[in-house]
Amino acid sequence: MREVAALAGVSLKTVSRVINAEPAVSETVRSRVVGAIQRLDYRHNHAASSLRRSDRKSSTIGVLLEDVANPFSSALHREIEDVALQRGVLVLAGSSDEDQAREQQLIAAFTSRRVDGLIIVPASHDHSYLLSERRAGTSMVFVDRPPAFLDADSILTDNQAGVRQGIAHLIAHNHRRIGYLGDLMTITTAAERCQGYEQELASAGIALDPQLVRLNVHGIDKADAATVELLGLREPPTALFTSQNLLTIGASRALHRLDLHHRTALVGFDDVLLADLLDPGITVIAQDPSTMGRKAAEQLFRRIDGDQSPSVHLVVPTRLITRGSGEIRQ
Amino acid sequence: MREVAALAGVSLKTVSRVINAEPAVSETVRSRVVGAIQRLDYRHNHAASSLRRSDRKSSTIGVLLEDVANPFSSALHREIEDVALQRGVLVLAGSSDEDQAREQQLIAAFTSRRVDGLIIVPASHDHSYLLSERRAGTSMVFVDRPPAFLDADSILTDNQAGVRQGIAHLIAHNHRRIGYLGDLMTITTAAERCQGYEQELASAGIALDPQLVRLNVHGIDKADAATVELLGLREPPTALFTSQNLLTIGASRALHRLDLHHRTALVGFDDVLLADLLDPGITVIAQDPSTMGRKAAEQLFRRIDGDQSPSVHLVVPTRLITRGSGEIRQ
DNA sequence: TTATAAGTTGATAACGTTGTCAATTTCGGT
DNA sequence: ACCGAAATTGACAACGTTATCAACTTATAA
Repeated sequence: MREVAALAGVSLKTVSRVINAEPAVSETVRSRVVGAIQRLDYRHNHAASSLRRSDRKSSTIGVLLEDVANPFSSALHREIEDVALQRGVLVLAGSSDEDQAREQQLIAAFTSRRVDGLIIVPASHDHSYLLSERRAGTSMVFVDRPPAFLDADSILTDNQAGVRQGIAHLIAHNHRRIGYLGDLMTITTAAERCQGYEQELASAGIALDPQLVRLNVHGIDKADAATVELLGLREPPTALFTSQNLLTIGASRALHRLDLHHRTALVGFDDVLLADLLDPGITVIAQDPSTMGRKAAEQLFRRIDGDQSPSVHLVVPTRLITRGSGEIRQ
Repeated sequence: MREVAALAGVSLKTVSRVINAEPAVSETVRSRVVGAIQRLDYRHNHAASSLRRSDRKSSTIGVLLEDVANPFSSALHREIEDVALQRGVLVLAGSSDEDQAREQQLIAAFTSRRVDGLIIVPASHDHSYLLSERRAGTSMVFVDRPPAFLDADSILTDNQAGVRQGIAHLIAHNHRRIGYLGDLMTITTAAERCQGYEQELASAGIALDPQLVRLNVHGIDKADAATVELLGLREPPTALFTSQNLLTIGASRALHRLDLHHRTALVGFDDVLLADLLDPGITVIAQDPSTMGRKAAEQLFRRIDGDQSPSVHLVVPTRLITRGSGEIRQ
């Protein structure tokens, strides 16, 4: 910048003014500075700038996801990116892999880079480590899972209601032995979904058979194996509810291999690409990650812009999409 | 940091030394400083630090993808993140949406934040705008598509060979009328794949019927519509080759709806989740985005660490995965 | 005991930028 | 030609940190 100023024959401050498009600069000088910038191909240092500026904004936000490669996470991510880019804000993304240590490591890395805000799909269950960060003025919005020991905005899915709708759907098709595949119980949503399962069975007056419930099943392969186990029981379930997208895929894979996909009903939580083309198509309780991402980003920027109102807790509804697998009658 | 120094009764520099784990600091003082840091919950300012440090590293890289929500892109992204995080490097991710302007906007935003390096899946065809950035010392690696008017490392898929293998596979199953769905011809890989199609037909002595070739088909819905058109021809194709993952999904959707999925052969480029469970399973030419991402990130960090050797151009092979749809005989 | 080396610590400047405020130039009205 | 106001420009300090180098303390050897 010093060189640009010298070449244009002006002061540092004037170059700064041109770069920041401040009004008080004559057209003559402006074009001279612009020329110098191009000749020297000067590159503005955003970090130095935000260090000195009074707003102290980095125009960067941090997004902590479960796994950037998971379809649900990446749909969230994309929507957040679009809202952010409209404001010239960049997105630092990271995957927690449901690991609390990795979550904290990533968040610490985000905050030491002075992100203006955080969008968090938390893996941990105590976010008091973020209190000082909040006090320091970093805005944050939780998505998919609520904050614990911390008051912050959240955008959640109505997990219990969603699962109950799915289970009710199976019950309406005469199923009484409904197997359940649950993700790691450390994941808040997994616990909530499991409760939904129990509640809906209870309200239908169906006794819960613990044999039919497999919890802490994580990832496609584990789901595949658990499904094989369930269907190998002396009294196997006539229907399955899989409570996460990868579990749905794993269960579906097992059902197909066992050639039971036309006999065992299946409803999954969270939609999956291509689910409509399978035979039968997979009936799902669809979440709406795009809406969640957009709402989360919009709320975050409202906070960044200074909104101090009490925490907002938004619940995004789910939607039952019937495609065949959930309509197999007992 | 000033406050920490005051509370611990030491100088700024000593606090800095503790934070950077420099050896020359006594255990007494160190623990006093650590205590002060915790009491004041001091947060290190990475931006200010890298501004002053001699290595001038931001420990951040920029990754430009086609769309963070596309499975191929997000698999790349995830692998890059893992390599980066091992080194304490964070990833700024962005989606170009095949839009040159958006690509340049994002890259400019990355570089003004002084990323240490860039991993680029380019949408544009002239990367000379990056020359000055290179000169300024930013490392860069191109993935999936080569740089143009710029000498830089690249990690590519052998598109032509992959497509030729797929087309040869269809020809081996007696197909002569093979429809082709190509993505936007502005995308380098789309053009290469199309050439592979033409070459393999030529080398098998099959005349190319322009009616069977639909180019510039982008996204699931367009692919669906194009497939319907192709199969509505007076002499429809007996097999289809779809040259991108979303196109494969769109075509598959159309085939199922038309109930032609057991009669019309289909081979797709790039693998798709659940493709194994369809009936028939979708035969694909699989790329290996994880390997590409890992190699790209490793090469980038080699450059960041000072490797000045001539540009490396790595080609990652494809793999034919037969699942049924490509083995339908004519 | 002293000289010397090794280990600690701190004062100051600097990184690239912008906020503050004062200085200078330009312009409209007399 | 001159005044005052408005527009333009610049000098300097500061943002939070680390590099440099000098000063101090302690340990070691003669």
